Amino acid sequence: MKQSERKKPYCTDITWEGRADCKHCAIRERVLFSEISNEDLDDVLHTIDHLCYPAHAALYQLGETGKSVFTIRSGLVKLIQYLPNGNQRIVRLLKPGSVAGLELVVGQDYRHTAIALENTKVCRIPMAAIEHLGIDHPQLSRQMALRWQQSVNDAERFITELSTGTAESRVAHLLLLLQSESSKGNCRAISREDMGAMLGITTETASRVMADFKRRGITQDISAHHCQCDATKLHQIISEQ
Amino acid sequence: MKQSERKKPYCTDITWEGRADCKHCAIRERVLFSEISNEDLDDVLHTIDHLCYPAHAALYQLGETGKSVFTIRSGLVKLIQYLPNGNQRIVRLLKPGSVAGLELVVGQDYRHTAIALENTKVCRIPMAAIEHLGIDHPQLSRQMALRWQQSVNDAERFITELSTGTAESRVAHLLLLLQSESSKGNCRAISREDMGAMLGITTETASRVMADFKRRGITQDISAHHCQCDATKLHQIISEQ
DNA sequence: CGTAAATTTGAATGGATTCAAACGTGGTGG
DNA sequence: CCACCACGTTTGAATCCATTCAAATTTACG
Repeated sequence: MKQSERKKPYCTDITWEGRADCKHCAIRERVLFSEISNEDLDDVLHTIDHLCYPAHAALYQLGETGKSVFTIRSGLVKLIQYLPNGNQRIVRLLKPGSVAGLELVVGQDYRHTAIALENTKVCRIPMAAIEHLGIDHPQLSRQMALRWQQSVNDAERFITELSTGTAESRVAHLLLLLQSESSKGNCRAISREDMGAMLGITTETASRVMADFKRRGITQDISAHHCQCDATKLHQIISEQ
Repeated sequence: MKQSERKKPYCTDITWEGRADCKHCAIRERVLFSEISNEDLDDVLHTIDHLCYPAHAALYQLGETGKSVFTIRSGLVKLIQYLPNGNQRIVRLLKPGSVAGLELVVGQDYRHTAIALENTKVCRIPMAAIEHLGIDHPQLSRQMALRWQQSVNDAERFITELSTGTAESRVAHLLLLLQSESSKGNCRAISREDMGAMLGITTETASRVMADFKRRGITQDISAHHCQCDATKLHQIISEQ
């Protein structure tokens, strides 16, 4: 487990960035309320907070009886579950537009611990707002249906691409996934430990594969938090095993 | 790949068991229409078929632009996706009460090939029926939400329990899962090939572990299609690695 | 600048895969 | 009804890959 997470399991550096302004939200068309009219939103707008979590901060913890779902506006969040031996396994990555905590809508407690991998801005939506709007807004139901299906698709991608095949192939899949979520050709750098937890391999193996990729010229560091990958070569590695 | 599936990819032995009789359905309280009143159901009842698929028959194929979702009434269905190398990976198991093909509701094509593992009875519900009811039935939305969340939970269980750890531990998890779906202490027997496809291991490894479990007295065959497992010993195996 | 954390690398071990062969079993046709 | 064949399962031996444990090196941060 990461020292940073052990030291401050409940990060207190979360900043409140104001009330949400859904009407003028830059990514409004990609979030949960995209089909709700401005008038209807007025009822609940004052309950929605706009927050910014630093890297390693937890949005919520496994088993908490939570009261809010979260829309990711920018950044990256990992959802982790724990194995019987205490190790952690990352079961999903949330990117801008994704929703965290949808399980609350069907009455379950949070099923994961959600931790920001980098500076992450979110909208925190109280369940009361969802319930209030949900009653006469089939559009909201439809938007939630889309997120649920997306969650299923994402989870299955973790199974077929990130938990199957050799370590090399899994890392290649992961880099392509990270790349596709970034605007340009470069993909954000992930710690070796998180890589391992996502791919079901050890930190050392993740490190070995990444170091090898760098030597072979398949990846190269752009900055501290970004690297560039040769997608063609990655696809080649995937298909030849 | 199984010979049986290669020989008859589109099994024709599917039997039509009559129109659905949701009003008197034995598992009504567990299926999609559980909260819809009998009167409202009348509109669409005549479009819902009750079918029986033999083992190895496909409910639908990956990529098909389907027109129906399926409720599993009895039996067991595997959802498979294909790897770049042509191998298959089972990403979910559907049991009575589960729904297959929910992705159609949000406009996607079938994302898996769905194949019956044993004699399986289903209700085939045309999308038109869902759309017709959906308009003014938030209860249906809620039921679908429950299935979506269940799909996410199931997929994540495949990640943390069935795709993580040693082969022994994965097989132990699988046996416990199969056992929990069966009424009594016995769990249905699964082919070694399907085990491998579910656990991300080879058929031979699955066979070795199962043979070893039998020798150690952890499992024992009841009939051709059922075996009995010592849950305590299985939990022990899981926790000690 | 110094310390703690993260990454990289090495060597030995262990576990899973591969390829091959033997075995058991259910179904088919002679 | 029995013999045979195809298919699934089991087993063996060699190889390969990932893990483990340890140490060295680099990076990040106060």
